[in-house]
Amino acid sequence: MTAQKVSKRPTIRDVARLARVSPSTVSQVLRGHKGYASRETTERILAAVEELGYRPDAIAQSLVTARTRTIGLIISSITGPLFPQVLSGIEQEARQQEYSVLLICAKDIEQERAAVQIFRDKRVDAVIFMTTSREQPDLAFISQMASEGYPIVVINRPLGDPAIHEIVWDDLAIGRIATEHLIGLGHSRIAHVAGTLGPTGYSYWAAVERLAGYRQALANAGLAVDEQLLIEAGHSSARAFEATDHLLKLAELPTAIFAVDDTVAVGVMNALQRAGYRVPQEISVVGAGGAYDELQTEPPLTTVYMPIKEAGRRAARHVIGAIDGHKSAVPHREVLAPKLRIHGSTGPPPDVQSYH
Amino acid sequence: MTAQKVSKRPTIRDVARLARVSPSTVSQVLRGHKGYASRETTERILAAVEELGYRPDAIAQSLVTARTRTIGLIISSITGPLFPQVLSGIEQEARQQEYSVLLICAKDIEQERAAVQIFRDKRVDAVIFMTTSREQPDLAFISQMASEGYPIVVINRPLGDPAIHEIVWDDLAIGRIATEHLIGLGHSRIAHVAGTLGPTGYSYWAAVERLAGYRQALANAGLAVDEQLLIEAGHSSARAFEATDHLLKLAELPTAIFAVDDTVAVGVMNALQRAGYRVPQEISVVGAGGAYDELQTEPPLTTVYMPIKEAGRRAARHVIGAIDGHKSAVPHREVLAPKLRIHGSTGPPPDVQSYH
DNA sequence: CTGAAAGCGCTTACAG
DNA sequence: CTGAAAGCGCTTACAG
Repeated sequence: MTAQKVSKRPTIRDVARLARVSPSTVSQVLRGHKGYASRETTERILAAVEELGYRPDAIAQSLVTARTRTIGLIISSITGPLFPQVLSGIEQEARQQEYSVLLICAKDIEQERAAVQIFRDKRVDAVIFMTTSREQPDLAFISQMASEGYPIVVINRPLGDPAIHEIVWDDLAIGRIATEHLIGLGHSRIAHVAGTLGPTGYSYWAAVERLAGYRQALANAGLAVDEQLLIEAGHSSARAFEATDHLLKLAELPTAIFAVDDTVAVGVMNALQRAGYRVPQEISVVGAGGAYDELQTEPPLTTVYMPIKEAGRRAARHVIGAIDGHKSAVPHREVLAPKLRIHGSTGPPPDVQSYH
Repeated sequence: MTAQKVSKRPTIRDVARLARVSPSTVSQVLRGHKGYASRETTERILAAVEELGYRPDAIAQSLVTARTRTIGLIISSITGPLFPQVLSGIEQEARQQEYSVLLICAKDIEQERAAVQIFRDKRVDAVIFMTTSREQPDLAFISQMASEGYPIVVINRPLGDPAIHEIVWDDLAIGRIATEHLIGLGHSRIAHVAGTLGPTGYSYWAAVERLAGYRQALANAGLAVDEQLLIEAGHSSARAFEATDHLLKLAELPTAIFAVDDTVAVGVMNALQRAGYRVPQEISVVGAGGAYDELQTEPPLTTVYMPIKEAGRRAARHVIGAIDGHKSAVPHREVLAPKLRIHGSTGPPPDVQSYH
């Protein structure tokens, strides 16, 4: 009574029978291999394939070829801001090259290990890691995989293993570019609403680097860092909102704020608006990102853009190249350059006139 | 010179040899099957498994069991607002039940077909569709799969095939609840910034339903619909911004706006702010969503929440149940109820006093 | 309780 | 140019 398979899927034997040849010949024709079958045989086989609607069973193929045309992807958070763009890039490139992607979410090292085990069992051809935690200690299992010959790329997590391909954004440059933009506009009291900084426990590499870029830009311009203008806010709009409230209690306000990322920037702008400050007339705001196809703020946010989707595309391209044994696929570190996108949230400081 | 597999992965034969039994016995012990091996044999086998670090090859297993413990997921847009939450729910549930998810993005019917073909070839055990277009004509290939015995669930796309499980949000209720909330606050001039409406070509079911819910609520309250207060804005903040500007040019302004979703609501609020209107003192705004873990607006947005992640979880639960042949897995339509979440963006209309 | 045999659906040397 | 044989690594009746 219940639904069931109407007819079994045809196998290569069915095709062979119908075309009156052996399965080997069918296989060879379909793979386009060696002793090219005669034109006649080929046509008969193709006709049989067509007639039966035959498609090779990928599982059976994998068993013998030891290739699955599948890439494993391990990410730490699906709902995080970077993930959709990265996945989108990976999936797009993979699909184009006739690979598919198997996805597992892993929140910590233990889950990462488990994911890797599943990927090994399912015989993926390569794995891409996009996990942002900075725990370094136990990452040996990644190196281990690489040494076994698995193509691997790690996105946004500096491992430092020369055998593993890394794709990273230049976070130092992001901090520098954002800050230099503000300096260029004439600002000298520039606050930074930072991400989760170390060194205790969980930390984000990017946050530390962007802060360093901020300091570097100030130093280059001969400006001192006022530590009061430095505030940690994690990576949420809500905490950024509070952090900004804090900044606004200072005796001497900043004239510009560099927010560690766009999400944080939204919180900053909301706090400014709530407190009655006009952006950018009284206070400028610059973010960093590229996560959102569309992040609408009023005024539109000036931001340092990172090519996130491109990172995904390159990751897929690299592992596929490695699977296919391309020479170009030797592991190294790819650094993606950020780019300033100026919109309405930044402008000269209110007292810029007095400088002239 | 180049990296290569250090040692071949151990097979069931290696284990058998080491434990001095046959591969069949190893398999039976590992599966926990029938003629339970003697305690002694079992221990010897387990020890051998441990010593060699043996793990069964999932591909080989799949070939004989005709099960891959893999669910195929087809989505139309990775960067769309619903997707991350849905995927997160699916992946979480799947992982818990030891399934993995194979992901393919398909922008149109042709790509969907191709994706389905890949899934068939790779022998996924079930497929989940999360594709939002409303093209109905060619969806027969989905019914076809179902009739072949593939467990299938479709999220957010009313197919109307009783053989296919559907998970949908009650979009009509969303429109009704949002509007009733505003009516309850005393509003009578309520605008609606709608999504992409049909009937020409591409359209979103949800947008149409939410609009219907809006109309229904107004009708129930004995309020006439002022068609001037109805404006289509797609699903982007930017277009919502423009649409709102339009509304603000009306001779008689609305005192409240129901935005078809949260993204649109952001555009609406930005436009109001830009034009100098205070929310909610002068104009109230209500959205709908659940897409964002955190959507920060100032003031915080009142919204009709949809349990998006839950939809993903249920989709996975359903197909896995069906794969395992559970009786509970008969296809039907699951409707997820939305829930009003009141925050700061809605309040009584400015002239509410005059009603008393 | 344990093992030999067959088979899942392919591909790949190797003969002829 | 084509086919028989072996094998990929498992599981599943079936004997014993």
